[in-house]
Amino acid sequence: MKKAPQTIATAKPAPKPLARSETLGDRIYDELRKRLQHTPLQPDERLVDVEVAAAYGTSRMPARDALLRLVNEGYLIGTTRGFVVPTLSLDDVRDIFEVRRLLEPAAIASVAPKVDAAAKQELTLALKRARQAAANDDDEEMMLANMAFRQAWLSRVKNQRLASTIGRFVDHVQTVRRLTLVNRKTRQVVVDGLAKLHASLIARDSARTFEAMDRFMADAQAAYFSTHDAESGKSAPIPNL
Amino acid sequence: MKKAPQTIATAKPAPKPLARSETLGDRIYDELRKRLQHTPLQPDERLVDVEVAAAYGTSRMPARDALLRLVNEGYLIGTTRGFVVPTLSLDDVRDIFEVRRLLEPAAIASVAPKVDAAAKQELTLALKRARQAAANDDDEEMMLANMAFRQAWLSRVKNQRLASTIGRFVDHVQTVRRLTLVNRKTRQVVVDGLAKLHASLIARDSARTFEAMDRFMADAQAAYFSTHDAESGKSAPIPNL
DNA sequence: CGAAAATATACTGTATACAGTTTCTTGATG
DNA sequence: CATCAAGAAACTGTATACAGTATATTTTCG
Repeated sequence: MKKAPQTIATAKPAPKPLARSETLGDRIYDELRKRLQHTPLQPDERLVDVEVAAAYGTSRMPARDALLRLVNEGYLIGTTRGFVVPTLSLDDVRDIFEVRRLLEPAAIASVAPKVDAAAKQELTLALKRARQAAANDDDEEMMLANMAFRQAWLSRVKNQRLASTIGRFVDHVQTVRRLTLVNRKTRQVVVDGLAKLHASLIARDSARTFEAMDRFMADAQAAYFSTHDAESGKSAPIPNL
Repeated sequence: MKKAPQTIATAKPAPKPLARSETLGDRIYDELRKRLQHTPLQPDERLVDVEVAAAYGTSRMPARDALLRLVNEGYLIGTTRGFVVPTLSLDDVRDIFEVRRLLEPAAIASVAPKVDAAAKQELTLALKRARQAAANDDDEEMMLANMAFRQAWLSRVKNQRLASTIGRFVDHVQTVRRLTLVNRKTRQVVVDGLAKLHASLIARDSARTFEAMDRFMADAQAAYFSTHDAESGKSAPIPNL
């Protein structure tokens, strides 16, 4: 569209323009995403740009930017009447699990050799929380422990593109995951999976960690589809609650 | 932010608002992305919202939406002085190849059992083009044939999320890929790879297709890093040309 | 003539206003 | 009392205007 001036004769070492600093839209995006990760919207709840704007004390524009970005990343869908949380069909969930299963074993295996004291502590704490939560039948705490464990290894994946891709897909099924953790048997599957991952990570054994995650994902997926089938005969879309 | 009216008593079956139809921003985004896929920007070339807007006969806003979306997806980066193409470091390229290598073998293997006459024709034609291009030392045509071949199978991957993730990562290295195809030996590697993929796809052999793609990716990656090292001793960022 | 300061320019980010469209509400009509 | 039509309301999409900031240019001074 536009050529930079580019003084041909002088061949300057590129006066590179600075990357933009954080805008209002970015800030709103960050906070909104965190909020959606923590407490998802009800299926009948709507996000409206003018209200988001008011909440952050800005005009509609930055709010709109943030909302459109969330739409672009699959956290929301835009309708003529506001922004709502997408409703995932069974096939959608299957698709997401499929991608995750391709990425996560390799990703977590890549951090195994680099598990240090700090990582070990985080992982151990998260596992402990999960065990406790399972003992108390506390699904909310279970979910938090699960997230903490994942955060502990995912934040140490060196390949940022890999890490953020995984993070996004996890977020998309996180809401439906919550549903599966209500089931006691599922909670046990999760605790077992985390325990095996924990052990192999502490041992810094990449191959075993890969294997453990692959199994974990398969079990989690199976658990999800079985509990869903059991819960109700409907094979209709799952409300993303 | 806002509760839907939700007449509690009546329990209506959800009056669901319609999904938004295509906006000007969407249209600009589509065309701009296609253009970037086909002919990437020079490293010193800038996209400026007001000019994009003028080119499409709209105001700055839709152009801005499109540009920000491209930034969000990694096609561009926003600076204080316009939107430019990102400069990929060697590590960036490595990261992208790593993710692709996790996804593409599984993805292409998933289409193998479903290769029909139309698919066969597309794949065969693309392979033919690639052979011809290799014979003529035509790197531009080589790249196009390579894209056509990929398009032939990628468009048949049922898991849309998987397909679009792959597509995005491919686009990001496409520009640097062009660089490697200048080398004659690399072109031969590509033709060989495509030929093997073609054979196993036509045979509808998933396992062999998976294997062929895994090898292909490894070879391509190796070829890239070797030609790059050879081309110039600099380990500095590669201009995304 | 060269370097530093002052000014101008060219962008993006934000705000506000308006237009278009879909949903909701109300009222009329059988 | 139900159904349909007309109007109002509630959104998003787009346009325009203004503000802020980084870069480019000019000017000033040694």
